[in-house]
Amino acid sequence: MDTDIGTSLQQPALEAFNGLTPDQYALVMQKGRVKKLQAKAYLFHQGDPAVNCFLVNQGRLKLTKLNEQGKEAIIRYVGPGELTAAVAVLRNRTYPVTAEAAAETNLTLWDKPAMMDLMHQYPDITINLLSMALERLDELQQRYLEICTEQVDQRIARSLLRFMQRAGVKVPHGIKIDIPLSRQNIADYTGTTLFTVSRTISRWEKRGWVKSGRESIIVTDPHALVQFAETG
Amino acid sequence: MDTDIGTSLQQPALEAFNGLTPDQYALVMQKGRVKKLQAKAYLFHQGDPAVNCFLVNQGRLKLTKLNEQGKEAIIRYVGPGELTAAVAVLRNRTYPVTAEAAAETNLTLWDKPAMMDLMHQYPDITINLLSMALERLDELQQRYLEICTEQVDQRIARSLLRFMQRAGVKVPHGIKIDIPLSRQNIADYTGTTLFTVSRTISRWEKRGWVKSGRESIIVTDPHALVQFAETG
DNA sequence: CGCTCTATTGATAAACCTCAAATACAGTGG
DNA sequence: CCACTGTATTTGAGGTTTATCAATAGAGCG
Repeated sequence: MDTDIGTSLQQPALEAFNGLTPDQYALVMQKGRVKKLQAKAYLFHQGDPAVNCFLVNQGRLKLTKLNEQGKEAIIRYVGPGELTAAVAVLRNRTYPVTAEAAAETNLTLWDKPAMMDLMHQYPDITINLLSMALERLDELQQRYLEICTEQVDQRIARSLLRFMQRAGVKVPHGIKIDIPLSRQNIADYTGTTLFTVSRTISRWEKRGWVKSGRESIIVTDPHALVQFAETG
Repeated sequence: MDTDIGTSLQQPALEAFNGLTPDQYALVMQKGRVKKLQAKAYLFHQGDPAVNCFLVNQGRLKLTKLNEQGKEAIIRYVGPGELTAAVAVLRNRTYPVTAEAAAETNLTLWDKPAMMDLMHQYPDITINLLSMALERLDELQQRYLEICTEQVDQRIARSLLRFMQRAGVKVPHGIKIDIPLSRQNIADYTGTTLFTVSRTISRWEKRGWVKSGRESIIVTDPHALVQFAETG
């Protein structure tokens, strides 16, 4: 685990188009269409026929999955520079998740044929996509390990740290997570209930590890959280 | 979920090399080296520098991940025709998981440079790898949803069904899972303890849904299991 | 100010884990 | 073939974690 937290925040990697010249990049972006989403608007639903691939320019998407009984798990948040729904487009499937704007969001999208063209024209894109998919696989495996082996409060600690690294901004007395996160969201992300999350975060607030408000969390003592995440 | 279980078992997909002519395929295989593993032998450990990419010809690999406290989660079993460790080779990382032979296993391996050459020479391979990575991501997302939202016995049911579909062979009164699976293995796969697994399977055995022995499970009533997995 | 949505907190119950002990099983060597 | 050994499995008792439910408080918005 990274012990030097808070120094290397937010590195919006436009990894999918790495290796392209600026001209090529401009061309690729021209081929896409732009779209805006209000907060809480849905982009697509799990089970919809997959038609587009999306790049987040600004804002953030929340990807969730529902089971038969209607219970929900948050798979991940997609931030600026990140791509989503390549899965479905490539394997000719319906979308395996639901995408909702967590805040006002700004996208570029390509339809299936366009995406296929790009991949054939610029093989680097395919390699980048593969690399990104493997990266996500790795992250999800890590989270799977955590949820299998650790108890709730440890998992919550890890989640906050993860959010902090991916969406942290410096504020006077700590690092603020720049995603509107309700207790329910954190619960859906860690596989617990909003009650347990609330109790846990209250406890940490009393210890001075975090400061929290309505749908907002500031981590004030990252090292304490890291320590707790690793040793319980 | 697939309701017509037991008819479409075991389809060893050599997906990585789809689209190659037989000649090309032969060439690719020639460039790899062959290796044999006894049951329980380790192929590589989490954290080892990644040097090779592996294709399982016969047998099965068990991929696991350990946390800081030494607790283990089984990420997946890799069967004939499936590839593993492409992650690490591509992203220039150490192996993110540990690979152990679950039974006597027979592999073909390529080192990093060879793998890179292949990907450049046959772009189809890159696309296939991407497709496979996305497929696994999808599967893991599904399992993540399950572990987040369902309780232990439901998850055990789903796991048995998953194993059955991937490694099931027909026997007189049901479908046998052709992997040596201890209670502990099932527990590590579903995120519970061997005791809970044991109790659960005993219950199902009394109901006639499964028949089990030492490290062996035969599913005798798949539909009952499916029903249970979906409704609890 | 009233309405709605989010968060807190407590009491209670359920699910599940931990630990201990007994039993079953497979393989080995006599 | 049998006894022996090491592992896997079963089962029970008891405790912990966490979910569930209910009631209350706070925040934001028109």
